[in-house]
Amino acid sequence: MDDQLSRVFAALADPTRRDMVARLTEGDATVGDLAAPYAVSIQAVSKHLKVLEEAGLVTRSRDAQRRPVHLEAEVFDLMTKWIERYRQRAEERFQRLDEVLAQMNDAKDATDTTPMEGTAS
Amino acid sequence: MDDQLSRVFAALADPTRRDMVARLTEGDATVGDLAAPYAVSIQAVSKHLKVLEEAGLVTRSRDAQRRPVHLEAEVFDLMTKWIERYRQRAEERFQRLDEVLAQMNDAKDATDTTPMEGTAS
DNA sequence: TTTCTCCTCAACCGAATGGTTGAAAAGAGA
DNA sequence: TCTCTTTTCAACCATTCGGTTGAGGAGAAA
Repeated sequence: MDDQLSRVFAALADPTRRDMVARLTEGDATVGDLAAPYAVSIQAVSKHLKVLEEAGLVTRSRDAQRRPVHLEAEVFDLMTKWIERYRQRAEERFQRLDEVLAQMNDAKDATDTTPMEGTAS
Repeated sequence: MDDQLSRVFAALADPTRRDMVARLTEGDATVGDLAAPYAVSIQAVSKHLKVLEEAGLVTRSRDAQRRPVHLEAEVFDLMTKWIERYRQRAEERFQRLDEVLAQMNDAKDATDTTPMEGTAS
């Protein structure tokens, strides 16, 4: 796992980390704040934050001993771009498939009016 | 990792699997077809496909010994929904922050015309 | 039936992941 | 200074992950 897109997807594959991101949309928070709702040690939360930081999803500043965590929403665009690109491609293909099926139906309708006896499957 | 959203993110965290998904937008393919471009064993590719299947990203049918793989693009919506929900929230917050900053600026501009001496921070 | 092709299952391996506990760095405050 | 709070670092552990090789199942084809 070397590229950023992989790191972002991997970071969000964990429910705890997704919840942290969700909560950070409401505003910056300290490690302690973020850790409070979870039944894990603060060290574990610190590790999760490191993963989010390495993915570029959050940044941390400094306030005395505290390390406020800030969400970097721009990284979401990376994912959205990837997803939309291929979703679009897939949908275009379905579109073409629909057209082919429609054409096949038209052709069938046309022959239905002048059925070729003895050649039906 | 139990919920589908986690499985989808985890599945796409691997570059090889993302590439497979990308190629499947061009049309269904067999395991052998999919494996061809990669420098790994076919068994490894088979494992990747299992991960994609368990995430609901692909389905497999049957054609003699072959197992054609088909992309299920609807699952993309799961991710897009999650991402857009929180991106929107984050953007709304930035919006509010911008407004607050603008207001502060307005207030500052107003007081600048009638400066309050001795009370400046 | 025997053989060949396509694919999966099973067992194994090294590296990474998500958790723990204990120690310590960095500051604020007594 | 000593203490308290916040956070990270280090070492460890169990589990998962991505890969391997070897065996075998399911069909087509000889």
